[in-house]
Amino acid sequence: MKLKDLAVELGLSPTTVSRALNGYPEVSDATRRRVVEAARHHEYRPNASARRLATGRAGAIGAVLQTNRNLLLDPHYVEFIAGLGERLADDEIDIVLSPTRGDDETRSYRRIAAGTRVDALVLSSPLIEDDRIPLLCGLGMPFVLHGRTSAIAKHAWLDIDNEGAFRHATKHLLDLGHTRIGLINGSARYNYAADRERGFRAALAARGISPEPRWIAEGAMTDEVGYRFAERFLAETPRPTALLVSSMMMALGAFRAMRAAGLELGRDVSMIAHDDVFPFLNPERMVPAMSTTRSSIRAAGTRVAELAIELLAGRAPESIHELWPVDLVIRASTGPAPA
Amino acid sequence: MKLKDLAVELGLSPTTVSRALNGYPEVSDATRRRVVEAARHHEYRPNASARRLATGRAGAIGAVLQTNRNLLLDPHYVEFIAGLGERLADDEIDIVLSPTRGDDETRSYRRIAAGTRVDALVLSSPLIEDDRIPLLCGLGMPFVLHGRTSAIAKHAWLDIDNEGAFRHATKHLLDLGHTRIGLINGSARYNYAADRERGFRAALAARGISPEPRWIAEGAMTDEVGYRFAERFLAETPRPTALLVSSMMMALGAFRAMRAAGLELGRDVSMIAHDDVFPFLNPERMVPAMSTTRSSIRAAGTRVAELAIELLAGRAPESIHELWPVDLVIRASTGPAPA
DNA sequence: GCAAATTTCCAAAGCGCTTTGGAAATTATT
DNA sequence: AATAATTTCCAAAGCGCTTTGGAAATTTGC
Repeated sequence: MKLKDLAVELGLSPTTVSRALNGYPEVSDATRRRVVEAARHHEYRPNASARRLATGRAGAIGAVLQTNRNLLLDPHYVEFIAGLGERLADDEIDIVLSPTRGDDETRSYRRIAAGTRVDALVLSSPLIEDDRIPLLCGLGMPFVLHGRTSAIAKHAWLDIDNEGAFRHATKHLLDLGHTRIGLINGSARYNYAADRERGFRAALAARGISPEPRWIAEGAMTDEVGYRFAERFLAETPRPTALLVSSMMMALGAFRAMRAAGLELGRDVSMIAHDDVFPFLNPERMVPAMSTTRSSIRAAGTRVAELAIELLAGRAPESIHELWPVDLVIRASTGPAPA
Repeated sequence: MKLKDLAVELGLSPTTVSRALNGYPEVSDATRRRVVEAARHHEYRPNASARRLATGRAGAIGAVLQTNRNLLLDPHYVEFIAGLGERLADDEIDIVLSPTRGDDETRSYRRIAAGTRVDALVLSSPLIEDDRIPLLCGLGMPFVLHGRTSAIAKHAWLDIDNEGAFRHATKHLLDLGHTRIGLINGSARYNYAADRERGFRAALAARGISPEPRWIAEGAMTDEVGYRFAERFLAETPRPTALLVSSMMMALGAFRAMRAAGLELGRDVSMIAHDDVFPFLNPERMVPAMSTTRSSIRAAGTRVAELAIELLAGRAPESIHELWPVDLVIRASTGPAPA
């Protein structure tokens, strides 16, 4: 069933049917209802390719998948994509995934920009200096960045206030009397990790405390890495009395390390973890409930999708800069520093 | 730069240019070279939407992403997608991802089938009874399944011989004198896990050994789950002298559990793990090197892409049934059963 | 009641490509 | 040399939709 068939059946022109279906004003309400009803009855779905050709839009936004960086392994990325999908589905916009080996990432982006398969790209997890941004700016390919880099002025981005989040969290621990605080962070080449460390250091500096370099660690945000760093930190004397952790996955590992060391979370050692709000991981339900800096990464994905749509509608990329505040949620994993 | 411009510049018709570029025989070699050269020089890339409209092909294959089953978290899935991408990129076929909440999976598939955005779907990790298969068959949407289910006759699939792999692995352990063998398997609702358990049981039965139910465990294929099961198994007396493990991730966890229990891999306890050949995880380089049943899941993805392309070229789905044998690679993690 | 403004609809021209059905040019056959 | 077979190319018709530029029908203003 195509548009023309529908028009014939209704005794209308394809023009009118198209307009009725796409919400244009040049059609009476009565006719529109009739058309919409007939379309539903016949389960009419416009041909995506035809529409795309006619509108000059690919109807898709792209995401590059670095298969040997194994980004998709990262629950953060998956949640983000899920968020994107929630918004894009409403507008029938596809997510097209371009798996790429790390070695030809630049070529991949060039190929995507040269082609006409996607209208825009979504980038995430930017490095502190990220080559992709100047590359895409140069190629004139619209994109929205989830995160920030050093060059933030010219393109669209949405980020959470990582620096503020970790500053507040650190300040809270200081207020509880902790002075020996460890930081288990994501990989240092990522901008968000740098921001978090900056927040951590700023809060300490405000109290005149200089951080202990051995208690600042960075690595992949996995359970295992969290375990190993926490194990190492807690084996020292004196050990840190509080831990600031960059992901819930790492926090789980750190928690295991505490139990292995016979330490009680919230009493012997306090912990605040960053919570990206995974559906399968609820800090509230943990025992003890985990104190967190909270910001839904899925919600960020949804908003990035919205921004990408606005970008394609003509909004200037320079006007798209969103910095989301991060909640600090205090639960049972934080307590006063032991004497 | 569009086809027509290129044709004008070359003093040829769009027809000829199109044919030259798409490898049709009705054009002389000299002309073809000229056209190809000009296309490269101008970095001509055909408009994807126009081509799709003209050919009636969406030029994309779809994959549904169950966002709360968290399939993408699974490195297996990621490797598989990467494999798909390697093949599909050659034919400029996109991978479109449809993130879906688990509760409306059926609706998602219906929507995809009704639309014209993808030519075929790729499914993976089928359950033993998987609703998606009859659904898609009924909807007439072509698909290739990575794995098998009970109803294998009517659709295209590619699977590895999980049953044979675990039968051989078990037999090898038996040959080494092991009689107390534990199985740490993937989640029982998946068909591959059932196949592996079947192979395990068959090999034991062939020697008149009945498996110890407490030493058969199943769960998510993660490091942590592997750790927990192995820890539990090894705490028993007598403990198993060998472990058969469904993924390298789990094997890493199991390995940690062994060390934690003061046991030496390859001497006190033997282990064979299934290796899907991840780029970031080389069993050969482990200490001791891990014995594995090996089958590249990325290669499977590439082949599934190839099969999907053949399916779209008209090959009958009933003719597309591939069962890949699995290598058994013996390394240092397997040794004779301790006395 | 008539002209002007507004509403409602349509014919036709694309969007950029592929593909059918020849025609022209070249080569092979008698 | 004339005809047949083959090679090489092209004009034009789609693919299914959107959108421009009116035209016809209706409503409004005086």
